[in-house]
Amino acid sequence: MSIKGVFPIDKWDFKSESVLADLPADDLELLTANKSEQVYKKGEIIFREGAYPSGIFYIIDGKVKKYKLDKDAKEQIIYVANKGELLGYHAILSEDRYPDCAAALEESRIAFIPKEDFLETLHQSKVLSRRLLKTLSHEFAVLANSLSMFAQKSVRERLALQLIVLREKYKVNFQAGMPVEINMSRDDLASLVGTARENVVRVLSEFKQDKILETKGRKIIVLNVTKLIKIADYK
Amino acid sequence: MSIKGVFPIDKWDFKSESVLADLPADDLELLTANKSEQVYKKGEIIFREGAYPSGIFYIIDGKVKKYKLDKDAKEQIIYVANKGELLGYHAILSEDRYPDCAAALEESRIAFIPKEDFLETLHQSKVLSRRLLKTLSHEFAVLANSLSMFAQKSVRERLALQLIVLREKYKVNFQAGMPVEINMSRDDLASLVGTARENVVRVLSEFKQDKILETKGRKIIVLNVTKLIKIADYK
DNA sequence: CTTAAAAAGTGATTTTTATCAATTTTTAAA
DNA sequence: TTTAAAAATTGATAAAAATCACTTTTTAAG
Repeated sequence: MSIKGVFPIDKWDFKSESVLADLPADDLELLTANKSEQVYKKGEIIFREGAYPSGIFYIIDGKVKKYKLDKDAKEQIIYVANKGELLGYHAILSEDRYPDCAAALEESRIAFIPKEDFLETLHQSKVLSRRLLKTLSHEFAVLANSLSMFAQKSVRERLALQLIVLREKYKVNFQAGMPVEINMSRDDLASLVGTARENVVRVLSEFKQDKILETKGRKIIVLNVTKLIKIADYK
Repeated sequence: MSIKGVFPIDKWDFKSESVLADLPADDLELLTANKSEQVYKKGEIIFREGAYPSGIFYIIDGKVKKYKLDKDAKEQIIYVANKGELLGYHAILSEDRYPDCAAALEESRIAFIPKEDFLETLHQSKVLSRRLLKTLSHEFAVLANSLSMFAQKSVRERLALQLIVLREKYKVNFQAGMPVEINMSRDDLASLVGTARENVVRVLSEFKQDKILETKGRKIIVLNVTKLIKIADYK
């Protein structure tokens, strides 16, 4: 079941198109001249809030959570970034420190591009700067949506919404009708939804009762997206 | 009492510096060639979510709330924009519709710049595109902060925080020790804090009891920012 | 100044969410 | 496999916030 046409996934996902996709060859070469690749293990931290940025990161493969820590070191996940997304450029562009932390949600292959190369390419390439302006503006809209979701929706509604979004992100070689396994700890899910783990568990088991989803161990398989859309959208 | 050094106002305010301040004369001229000015009355709508943008707006004087409406037409204020800030450029840069609504919080003088002039100037001016990249990245950090505030802080803490931020925004010709009047309806305050009006009123009267603030009619005068900072930051 | 409408404020109650204290299941290392 | 640790789940309870019904105050029009 595709959700195009019944759910505005763009409002909740940064990646309308990859920033680097079909960048002119020259620009891409300049940008990646000194890139290095690294594999991050599940849970491994890529950068920390407050640190000074030394470059940007490109997710070749894997998933990354962007999050903040509160006074009690509790995580609040701002966004789940997927394959093809760029990380850590906000700090460089705003000439400030990282506004959030980033850590691998699963084993991830990530390229590092030094700050100098990024800024140099940005200087040269109208396409890149145009692309970044577009991406950042879109990200603004996504965060504004998330913000009003937090302010106005219940835990049940927020969880339904995040499950719809996560299902899209966890699709691999997806074909219509194929099941999608969302493989995320209850703690991360709770931190994404903005509630306690226990509440996530309780709502999940309600959803299970209603045949909206099933679980295999920690994995969540959404059986009825349409119902989730109804729960997320309506009062 | 200044809060520089004791409170990171930048984390909550878009306006680190005005986007248009000391733009090269040529660029500014090109940008403002066809600008028109208009005075918006208190409450008047500047643009609506979902509409196609025809240009950008510059707040010459006054204050504007950016907000979203939920299913029941309840407002959720995302941000309060002040004199010197630019509005409505996200939609043009993301080649999409307005992600939120904007309305005057008080009588405001606002300049309109047609889309074509904005894009033309952006094409010409490295300074403007650099400036916008910086602004947008900073806005990302601000929204990320707001997001985690909503997810992690209580109504009391959020109200304290917003009062600190609003006090900065409502300063006019401020000098040390001078009182600042925050002139905002309880409904707008509630929508900014993300709660019901009654809760705002209750917490405000607690704060009044604790001599943290006083009220003159609907106006709020903060007497002790330090206490607000403590309430906002700590558990 | 008077007065009706709008906004602000109060108290009681319900609903939602958080927290605490367990038990059960899953995961991954030996 | 076995098994200890981590993660998930459940139930009971406390705390926070939302809602409802109403009164008082403020605002602004005439």
